[in-house]
Amino acid sequence: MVTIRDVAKESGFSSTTVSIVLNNAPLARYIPAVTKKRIERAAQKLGYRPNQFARSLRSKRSHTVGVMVFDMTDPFCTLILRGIENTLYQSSYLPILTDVHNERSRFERYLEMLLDRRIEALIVVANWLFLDINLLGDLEKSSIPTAMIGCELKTDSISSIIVDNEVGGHMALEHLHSLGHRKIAIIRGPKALTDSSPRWRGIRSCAKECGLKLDTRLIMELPESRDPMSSFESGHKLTEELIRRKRPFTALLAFDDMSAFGAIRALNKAGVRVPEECSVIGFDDVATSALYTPSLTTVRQPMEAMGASAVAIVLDGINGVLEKREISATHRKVAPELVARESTRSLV
Amino acid sequence: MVTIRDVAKESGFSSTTVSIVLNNAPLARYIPAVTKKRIERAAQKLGYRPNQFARSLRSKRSHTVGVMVFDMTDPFCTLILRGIENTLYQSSYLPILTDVHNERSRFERYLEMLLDRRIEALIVVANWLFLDINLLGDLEKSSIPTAMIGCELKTDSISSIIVDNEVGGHMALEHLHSLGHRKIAIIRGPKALTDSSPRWRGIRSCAKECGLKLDTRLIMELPESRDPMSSFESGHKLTEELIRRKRPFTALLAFDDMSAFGAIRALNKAGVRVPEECSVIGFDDVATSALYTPSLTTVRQPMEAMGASAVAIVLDGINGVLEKREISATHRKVAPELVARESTRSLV
DNA sequence: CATCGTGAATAAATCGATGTTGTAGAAAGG
DNA sequence: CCTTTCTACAACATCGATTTATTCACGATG
Repeated sequence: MVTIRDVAKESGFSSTTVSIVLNNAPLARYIPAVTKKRIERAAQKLGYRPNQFARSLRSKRSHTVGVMVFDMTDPFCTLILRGIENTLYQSSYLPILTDVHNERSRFERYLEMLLDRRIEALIVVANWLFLDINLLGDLEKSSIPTAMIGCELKTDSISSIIVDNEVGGHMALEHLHSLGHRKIAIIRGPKALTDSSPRWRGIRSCAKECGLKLDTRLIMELPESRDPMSSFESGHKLTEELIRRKRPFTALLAFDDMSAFGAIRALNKAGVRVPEECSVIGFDDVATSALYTPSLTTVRQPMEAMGASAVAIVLDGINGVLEKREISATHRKVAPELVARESTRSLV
Repeated sequence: MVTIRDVAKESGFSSTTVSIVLNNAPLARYIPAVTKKRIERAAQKLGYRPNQFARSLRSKRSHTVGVMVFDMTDPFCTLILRGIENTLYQSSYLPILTDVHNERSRFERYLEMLLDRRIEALIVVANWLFLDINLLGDLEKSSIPTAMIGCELKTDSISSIIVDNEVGGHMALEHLHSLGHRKIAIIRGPKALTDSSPRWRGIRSCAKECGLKLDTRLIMELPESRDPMSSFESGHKLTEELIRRKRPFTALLAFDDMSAFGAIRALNKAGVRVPEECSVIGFDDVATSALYTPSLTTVRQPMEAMGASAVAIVLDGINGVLEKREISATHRKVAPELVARESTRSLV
């Protein structure tokens, strides 16, 4: 391993000067170009790579951010991670990825491990989260810039990025309504999920505006579950139940894409063709939605942008800490976007 | 920040002793229990957490492994990552995740960054890889335990874990054949992908065993592309082309699940019902396959296990290096598994 | 002529933990 | 009684980089 002293020896200057030159520190301004050249060439020649441990030890910076996902297998995560990774890459930060598996003990252990590594910021992807929210306490005392994606917060110590669920819910129903649907089945989200109630609020506000009466016998609710895949199964079961009730509906508004897939499966099994006999709309726009047969109309969350946005916020936080600026949490609510595909169709 | 010296002061012993006790170093055997108690209590009281930078600087160990994915958005990755994460967690290692986006420049930059961080091992998820394989050169000179998932290697400096593609290809065709299908369309993988040819070999060997003649007019080949999603589109297009040829077939064997989804979409559009009029089989068993309508029969790669296996191999490599044992690369070929679902059905 | 400023470079302290070496005293052995 | 061995602890060097304080020379200033 070649150290800074090797470069010093090779170039004929002291390690101090080498450090100053290679880091282009303030003092480098006094150092003549010839000296710089010689040092740089020596470093080049020896293939010098500064030891990050030593550097971090002194500077107290790790150039690392922690990323904590609550369930990696949730397809909702993938694009968010891509957005995070890509934005970090631009700033030469590296992410340490941890997957909490929706378990409190893992959350705690990972949080400790990350703090031990002196991560400079933390991004939490709180999709499908059923933990007691007092984990906020744990996070707050960490005192490093933290952003949470997918979970609404009111704290001013932790930033948050969420989609505007109310607007999204509104959009979804409006889309179905504009296609002429009036008898609309709805699968609501589990109460424990923070997304559920604003999305439902949006649906109701749209209904009110359109003068649409929501039939309570066509409204179901997903049960709580740790496993995001359960959303699919529950969507399936609840739709079967809807069909069994024999209360006619021409469209179904699902809580998310997973439950929409479950619904389509159930409709298909019952011989109801989608979208000819029943339109289905989801929420999220996971990767599968575009591939599905029929491709799924859905309300998209701009996941990659949300990931990028979280990084931007925490990087700004890092700079804020460095400059001893007073930093305050940012709460961003991004606009969803309707993606009309094949699973919805206007009522004939 | 509380340092080891603070603990020393608090407990009344020297920092040396504190270090020895807290690390349970060899010398700790001479230290009486009372002393240990006192030191531990002091550490506890002050909430002492050793500085990992200092520790790493001395010990030259980072307790970190690099994970390099060639394309995160490929659904094939998710479960592999889960397997990697979960196994690392058990050994208290943390993963640094990098996504190469199938670009050589990113590969090189990330590799340098990871080596700068002194990762103790590297795991490469080489799904959907079209880079010149001379990146092996770059990897080999890194001289840390490295495992590659999803790409066959003959080197003895880098381990590899792949599914047995030949067996898998055989399985797929055999399944269709056993259901009575004889006119079988096949979508082969792109030549540049290392998986393609063994899979094709398996198909042909099965055909020979069954006395099945493969109709070249029913055989298509996916084009090269950097984007894993293109597999879907190409599957779609090639199937349309197959249909246009009007050469009848009762089953379709796709290179992977993505192209199978594309095929199903095309068949559906053409009014061919799956599986009633045409069976479709995929390869991989990505998460979507179970959710699809119809759910997809496929040859599963045990992805989570493959991730776990890669970790086991490199951790063993790390220990090997520590003990100055001579380490040699392991090449593991895991068995695929047929998952029969709804998209295939016996010919009536 | 003393002082000051500044360009050019460096010695030495520092970051926090680890491990080697050293130094006692006590017990054991010859 | 002296030597050896063992117990119990600490001083100090080390890991590799950064940074503060300092030196030194030289021209300018008052």
